[in-house]
Amino acid sequence: LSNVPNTALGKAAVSASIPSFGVQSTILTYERSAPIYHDTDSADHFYHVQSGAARNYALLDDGRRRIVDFLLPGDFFGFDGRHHHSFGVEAIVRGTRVTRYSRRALETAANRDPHIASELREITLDAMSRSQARLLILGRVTAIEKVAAFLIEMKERSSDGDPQVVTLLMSRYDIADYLAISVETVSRALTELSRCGAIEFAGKHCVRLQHRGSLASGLH
Amino acid sequence: LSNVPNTALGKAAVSASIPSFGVQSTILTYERSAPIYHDTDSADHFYHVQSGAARNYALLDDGRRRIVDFLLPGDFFGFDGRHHHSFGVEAIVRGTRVTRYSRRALETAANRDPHIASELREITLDAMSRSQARLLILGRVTAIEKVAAFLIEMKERSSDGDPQVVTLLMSRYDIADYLAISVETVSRALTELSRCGAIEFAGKHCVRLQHRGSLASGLH
DNA sequence: CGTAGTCTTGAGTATCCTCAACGAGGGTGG
DNA sequence: CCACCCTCGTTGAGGATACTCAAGACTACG
Repeated sequence: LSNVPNTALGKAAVSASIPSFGVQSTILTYERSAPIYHDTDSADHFYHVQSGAARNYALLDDGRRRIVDFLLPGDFFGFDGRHHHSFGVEAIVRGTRVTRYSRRALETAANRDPHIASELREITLDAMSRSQARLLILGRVTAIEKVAAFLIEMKERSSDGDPQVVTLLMSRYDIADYLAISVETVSRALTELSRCGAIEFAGKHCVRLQHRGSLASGLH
Repeated sequence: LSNVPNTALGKAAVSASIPSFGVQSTILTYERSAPIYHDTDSADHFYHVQSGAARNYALLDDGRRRIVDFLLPGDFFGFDGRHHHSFGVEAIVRGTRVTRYSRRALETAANRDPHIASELREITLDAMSRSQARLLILGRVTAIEKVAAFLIEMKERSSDGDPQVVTLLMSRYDIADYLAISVETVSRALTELSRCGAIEFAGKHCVRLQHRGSLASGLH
């Protein structure tokens, strides 16, 4: 039914105690497609991506999967509000490292230290920003526009050196579930963008953005 | 080009000083389609809808409008993160009342009182929740599914008495820009839902939801 | 009562989805 | 080391859906 090809494995955990936020934290390492959390234990923790990447997804009633967010190094996650759908977060690449904080401890720390509280607000605002950006991408009309906007978003969120090259850690299936279009359409859009010179492939997951302007405008 | 039929008028302002959050606040009243704020002055204030309704929209590069959020009584807005697109908030109905707080004053109040800080976090989480919900609606496939999900969302967010009746304060054009589909498609979807008995109209903007289950599942 | 905005419906076209097939990599086990 | 399997990615054909253009009815408001 759904675009969920999984090699699902367990996680390899390495514990540590690092003083950020002045709160106990644990560093965890995950295999490819390993679950980081599920809606069952969502309320307890708060996470920070160190390296690798992860996907935040929701399972719809009919069994389809929707990716709600890609988590890249530097991103925080774990405050997804109250929703009705089943959801979770999985690592995308092998060796994804995540710092985990206790939500309760963080709350009390925030109540003690206004600076931490302010930092928390800032972090939540980042998540809002991502959500808004995604909303506008999904609001685009054609598949080519969506894919082009996606590439630009990923480039802007990545911290790569080359300002034109972006590495897509996720599969085409993930992109499809993120943009709410079919895998085939993602593939066709990328081919089309490549054919007309807007992008250039240096491997299936490495893209050079050629004409940022024409990409942004949707090419038409 | 865009779905922006406007009667645009100025605002009728009534000032007051109400102690909520322990912070100076102003109550403002707006005409239909009157701007509440624009991206130029976004960073200064923080708002709370008292009555009526408003739309948070973004203008895309090509001139199209996307509605990013509907603001209903009880909703807070004004923390929309940093984005690149031009955006703003307008009242939808005549006489929409909004409480406005100074962002800076609120920040200092939060730094002084952990309880206020906590409350602020809660409010931001609500906004996140709305954003997430919208994301899943947009991720739906068919127009009928989107419209049905929209009706349910509006019902759940409204505080109306009758648990089956929902009043749509916004125009079909607004709904179209919210769901990223054309006005005609919105109209056709509503007609179809009505035809097959999932909803019943008691006026163009007043809908009775008949079979919540079949609505949620998208009818197919 | 007229006008501007709103809502609905129709016809034709473009886009995307589904089903299907095939090729390319990566990992595992013989 | 090679064969195999599984996932991933791409491409094609046909059908379903939504968009655009167009016209007409309804509504609110001055």
